[in-house]
Amino acid sequence: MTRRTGAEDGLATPSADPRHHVADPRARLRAAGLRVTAPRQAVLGVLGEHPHSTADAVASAVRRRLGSVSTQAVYDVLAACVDAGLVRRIEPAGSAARYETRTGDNHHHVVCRSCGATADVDCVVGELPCLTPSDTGGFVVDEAEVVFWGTCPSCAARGADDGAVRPGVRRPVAALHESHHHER
Amino acid sequence: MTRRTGAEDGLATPSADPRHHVADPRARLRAAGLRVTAPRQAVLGVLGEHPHSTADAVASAVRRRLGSVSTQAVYDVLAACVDAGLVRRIEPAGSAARYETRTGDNHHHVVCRSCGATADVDCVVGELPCLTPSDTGGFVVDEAEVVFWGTCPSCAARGADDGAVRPGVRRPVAALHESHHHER
DNA sequence: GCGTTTTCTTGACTCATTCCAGTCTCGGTG
DNA sequence: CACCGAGACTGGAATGAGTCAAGAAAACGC
Repeated sequence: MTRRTGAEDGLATPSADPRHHVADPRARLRAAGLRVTAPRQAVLGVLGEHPHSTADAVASAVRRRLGSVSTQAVYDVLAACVDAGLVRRIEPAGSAARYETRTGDNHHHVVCRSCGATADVDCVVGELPCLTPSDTGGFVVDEAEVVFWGTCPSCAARGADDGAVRPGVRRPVAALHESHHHER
Repeated sequence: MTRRTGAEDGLATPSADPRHHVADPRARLRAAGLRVTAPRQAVLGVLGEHPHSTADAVASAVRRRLGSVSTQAVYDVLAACVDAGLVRRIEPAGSAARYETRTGDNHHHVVCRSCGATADVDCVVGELPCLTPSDTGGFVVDEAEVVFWGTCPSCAARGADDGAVRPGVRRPVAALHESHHHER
């Protein structure tokens, strides 16, 4: 797959949500027991400003700040931060992995089918009976991941006319019909 | 990522669940307005017996039945069937896409962190208030996708001892702690 | 300042999936 | 029932996202 390119090619729209901003990268890194290096500070900074960015987008943004940084370094930094719990990694179907600094709460996401734009969705409302699977077939579940699919405001605006919802996103037909939400 | 290899390398364990079995591939294809070809019948047959298999696994299984079939053909068939609503495609983070013939109901899945084994989870119990995001930030949501992460029976059995939950599966730390299920 | 240990740079390489161009075949027609 | 054309399949090259590995370059504890 990986058709969806995203209007904003991986570099997510700047966010004003304070929950993403990384107050002091340096302190954060140190607290997590990680060495403080320029690439790491930059990565955290970038992710704070652009949550849900792809590794590639992060790399570009980081280079814009520091000059030159190897792609591998970015992957390493991201992996290290994910392991340390400073960064969360999400992998919406059909797009490259995206990263964000808002960790600790297991919030969910809405992803635009046509451009890939991603936004946070605070823990779903109400109780969570439905996040307790009925029968797990013996699996020991430790996490429930939820991804909402739809259309972002801007795509809805354009899309409404051009109608051509970007192809490559399979699942429309079926999905749009018997929508899971309503039926049971 | 894509570290998780899976004990059962993509070819899912045979399923007895009737909801996956494809009664008459030929009829199904015809009904969907698709041409009836050997590769297509074989793919549907294989998927009926091994739900949640990867494209690669499907290809091998199909070749075992028909002799030689190009990889491309398998991808084409899968895509055609997905478009026609005969097959559903799921993409658990960290593994190649998996396919299943149980469509129409938007059921969910449990995925084993260590071996990638996947099982169905019937529509979550109770009402679905929690599948109605609180604030979608303007997105028009048309589908809620849920993936449960955990450990499958066999891995739990082995794993308990060797302790070495296969690496590469990031998210453990945070996830295991403030588990979304309970809090909030 | 120094030595370790960890991180970064380079560059080759894998994997899943897609793109292309040519050949073959299903299935509606005459 | 032979024929034909749109729609499949074949083979091979190409992409995109990531990973592996070996050596150079920084961090940080002393």
